[in-house]
Amino acid sequence: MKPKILVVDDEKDILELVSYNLKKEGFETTASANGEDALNLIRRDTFNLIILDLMLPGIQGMELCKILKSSEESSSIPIIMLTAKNEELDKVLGLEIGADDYITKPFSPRELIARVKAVLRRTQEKPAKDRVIKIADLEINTDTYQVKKRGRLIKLSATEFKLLVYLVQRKGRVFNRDMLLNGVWKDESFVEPRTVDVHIRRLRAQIEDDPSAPVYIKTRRGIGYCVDGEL
Amino acid sequence: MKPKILVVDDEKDILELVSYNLKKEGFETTASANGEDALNLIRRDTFNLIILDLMLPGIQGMELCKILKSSEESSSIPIIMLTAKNEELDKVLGLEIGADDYITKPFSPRELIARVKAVLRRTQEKPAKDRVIKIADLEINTDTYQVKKRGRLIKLSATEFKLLVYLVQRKGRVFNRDMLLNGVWKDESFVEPRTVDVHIRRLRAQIEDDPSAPVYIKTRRGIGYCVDGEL
DNA sequence: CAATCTTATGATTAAATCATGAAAATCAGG
DNA sequence: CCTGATTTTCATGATTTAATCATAAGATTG
Repeated sequence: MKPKILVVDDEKDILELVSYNLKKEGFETTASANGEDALNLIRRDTFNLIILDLMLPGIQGMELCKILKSSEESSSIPIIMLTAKNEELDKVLGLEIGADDYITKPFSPRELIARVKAVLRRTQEKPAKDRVIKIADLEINTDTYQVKKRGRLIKLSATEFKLLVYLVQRKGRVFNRDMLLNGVWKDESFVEPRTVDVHIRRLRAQIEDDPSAPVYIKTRRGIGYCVDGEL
Repeated sequence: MKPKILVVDDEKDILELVSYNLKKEGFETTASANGEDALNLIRRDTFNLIILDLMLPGIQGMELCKILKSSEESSSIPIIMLTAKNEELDKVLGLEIGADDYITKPFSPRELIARVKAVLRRTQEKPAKDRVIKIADLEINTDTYQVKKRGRLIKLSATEFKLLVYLVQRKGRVFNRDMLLNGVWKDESFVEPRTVDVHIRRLRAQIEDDPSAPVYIKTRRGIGYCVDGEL
């Protein structure tokens, strides 16, 4: 019962690199160099996961992702986007259009495998990933990037939003600053761990009734931050 | 407990720069100026990570990487490649031959540290089952940093928690104070061995029913402390 | 059953960590 | 290329936690 993974990329090197590493890990892979072929393959076969380059000729990766996510039969197939490092905006977009995760090029095989496994684990455990997360008085919409508190809209910056979603989706677990930088900031930047404090503060200032007695984001002194698992 | 890192580079400056920064972050480093020495060191000692210059005289870095990755006993050691900026193609190659990440020269110390930590975190991530440790009436969750005793939550400080986890994960073994300082306090902190007593006491006060007749953490007079192997 | 260890305890001091305000750097859109 | 917004860094003060020390209590040994 090897999971079947479709890899879509126009660069032959990347295609091979990805396929090689996935096979080595025991996955079954199919390769496609463009979006049209990919669509046909998906119609004919069922895949457990699709790894998709954002920048494809013809049907753009983004377009393909949208098509797949909007169609009933394919919307449940998880998608990992591959993006070039400086397509910064696309990162957000990649998730907005429904991708389940993304990896920035160049990437290490280990990161690739780790993310593939993580996504497969997530999607196999929970049938559908919630687009709207509700926690206490908060309502977080990962489609529209909006956060509402008791119905009132809260405006968060991109980083604040990602940080909040990251913590909420993993509520209960405590993360130290390095872990958060790794998870939320990814490998794009090398930021001082202390910077996390500032974002936590800004987040609290906006979502907490009383930032000095936070309900959502707790400080675990000497360890890091977490969203209470009880919420 | 300190991760051991082998740094291989023929440029003395780089070697020192890297070693210095790693040590400052609490890593233990060994330096090697060429591939042959590196191989010998790896055979004799076990490293948690290898930082490898792509361009080495003698055994090329790439070659060394391939050798290490193809051998059973060394293939699990993660490798970070150092590459000159314009060896663009080699980046991909570096990963193809099994490296786990790479850093382009010149690099900032911060980037170095961030990548080293990221790779170590990825490779040392414990499987999910080990994240909750159960011992007698205690339930220790290393994700949430929570300890429960017969279902009731116990609030431990960061040091207390680490000390408990350290002992429990090695139950049966007796540690003297210096060993505990080394293992739990990690970085080269200059702490009085007697300080351990105080932490043991505080830990007992919270997890033992009767701290004067401890069940979990036993005192081995003249030797040190241990968690009973029978639990 | 002292004498002499070693460990436990309580109180005090020291240190590490976090929150905060503000400035500098960076980014995105016009 | 400018402008406002966001992000990052830095410095400082508050707070919690940790480290130390003095002393009490408890073992061990001859």
